[in-house]
Amino acid sequence: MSRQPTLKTKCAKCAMFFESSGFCANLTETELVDLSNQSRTMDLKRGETFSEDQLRSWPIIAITSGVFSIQHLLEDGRKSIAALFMRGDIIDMRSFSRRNRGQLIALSKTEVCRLSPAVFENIVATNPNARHIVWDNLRDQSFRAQDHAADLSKKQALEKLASFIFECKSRQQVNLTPGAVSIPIRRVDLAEYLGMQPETISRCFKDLEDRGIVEMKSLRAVNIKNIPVLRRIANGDKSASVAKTHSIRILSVA
Amino acid sequence: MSRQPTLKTKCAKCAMFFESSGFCANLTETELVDLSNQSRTMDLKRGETFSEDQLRSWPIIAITSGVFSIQHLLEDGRKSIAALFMRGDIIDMRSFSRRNRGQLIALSKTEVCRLSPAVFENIVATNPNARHIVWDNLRDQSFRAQDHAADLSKKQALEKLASFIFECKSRQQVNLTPGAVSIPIRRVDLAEYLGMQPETISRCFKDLEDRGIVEMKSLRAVNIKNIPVLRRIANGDKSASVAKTHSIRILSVA
DNA sequence: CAAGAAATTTGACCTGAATCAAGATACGGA
DNA sequence: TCCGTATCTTGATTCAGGTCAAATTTCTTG
Repeated sequence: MSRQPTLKTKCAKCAMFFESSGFCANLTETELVDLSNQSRTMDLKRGETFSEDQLRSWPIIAITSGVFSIQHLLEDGRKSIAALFMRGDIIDMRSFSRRNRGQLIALSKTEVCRLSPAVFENIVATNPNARHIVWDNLRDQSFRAQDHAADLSKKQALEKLASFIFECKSRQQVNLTPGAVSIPIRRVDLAEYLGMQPETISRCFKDLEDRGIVEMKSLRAVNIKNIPVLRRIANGDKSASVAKTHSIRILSVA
Repeated sequence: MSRQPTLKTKCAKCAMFFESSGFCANLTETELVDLSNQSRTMDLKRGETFSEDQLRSWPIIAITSGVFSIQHLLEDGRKSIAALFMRGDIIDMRSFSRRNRGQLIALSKTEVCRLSPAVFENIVATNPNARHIVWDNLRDQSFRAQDHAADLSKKQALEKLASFIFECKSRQQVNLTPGAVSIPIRRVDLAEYLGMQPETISRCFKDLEDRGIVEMKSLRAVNIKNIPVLRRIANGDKSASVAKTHSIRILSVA
């Protein structure tokens, strides 16, 4: 009985609850009611951020839908997006204190749930399933950030974009058509995430389209027409990246 | 009494044990003995890696000393180092399975302790202090990877190197002289970590030295002579980065 | 400790992506 | 639905850092 109001008002429609791998799906009824009562859901519009104060009192943020990010700012105004968070991610900012300045900012309409640190901590201490979910998620965030760093460090523009398309593909919930991928963020944000200029993003998309590898349905949706080639580009296979130039390079002469 | 052999043979000289923030320093005697008996220490030389098999059976690796890394390989041989691990870091590869190919590789002489997953899991479930240490460490790895990604995405070569010098400074255990920083990895590895060529690394170090900002004691040791300016360069302040060129740019004309 | 191998530095040159500018498109609010 | 503004695209040009080659220094190992 006590579960009803909680479910009806807040949690019932939330992915963290109705997806079996979601954190809240793995709680006992008591835990869920407790967590729900002490937590606050919130809708953010694109561009909205959390203030320092809000983060101090509510450092644990579960993403229900939309795209959230950590944005870093350089002295002269250059920005970069250090990480993307989507549904199911739990961001734990409890030790963010003296870190490099980076702020949480929504890249699209986003629903989040700010979890009570006390209740969260208690659940993690006592509920092994819930602990594993959070732990796996954090580890996943860490691996994702490392993969992203590796992409940024040695890949060329086209290769980074190809990787990003696959990253979107693997993280989107449903796959209607095999090659259909939704790009959930704007070009400018994509540019900041991949460490390039919006102009370059645009040119790379055009290049992929001209070569028949992808088809742009709209700014937010692409259809991969040749998955293997796109994969090879993403993996840094130079023989897949060329062919756009008309020069033929003689590889070896006996 | 039962503690003696463990301490004498393996743990006594280990940073994870004698540093108060180390994981093993926060275990009960029983836990420590248990973990120690089920775990395996190991010395690696520069360039040595763990095989897939080793990782499968020993996925949890605590770094005692030296520098460890995750290296990614592209199709055409380009390499990049996605993350650096040093003393106190605990690498949990339990869900590394289908990830982007990346391998663990030692960048210097390294001592590690391969922890028994079963005992580790049990300790994390029952010992809150130990759990917090591991949790904080993983979160820190995640933030570090994100910061690194942000550095790679929008910083110029000189700025990335300046950031790296500070990263080394903040992670080294003792600070003999205020500006003394040890660079624990080779130039080639540094290049792979920062996403640039060894030649460029070399030129950037030379540039910083020519301008009197740092002094190279050896390949592995620098002395920062002007911390504020180096900091400004690391933060992307363009007014600190210029001055090496002889051209004067007129910023605004009324 | 010396010889050989590997890593680093330096110089000359070149290219991929940044920058600047302007036009086309898409989006959000009334 | 329409209008004003923000975002995105396209073209022309520039430059930071990559590439190649060769000299020098620093490890490694017997």
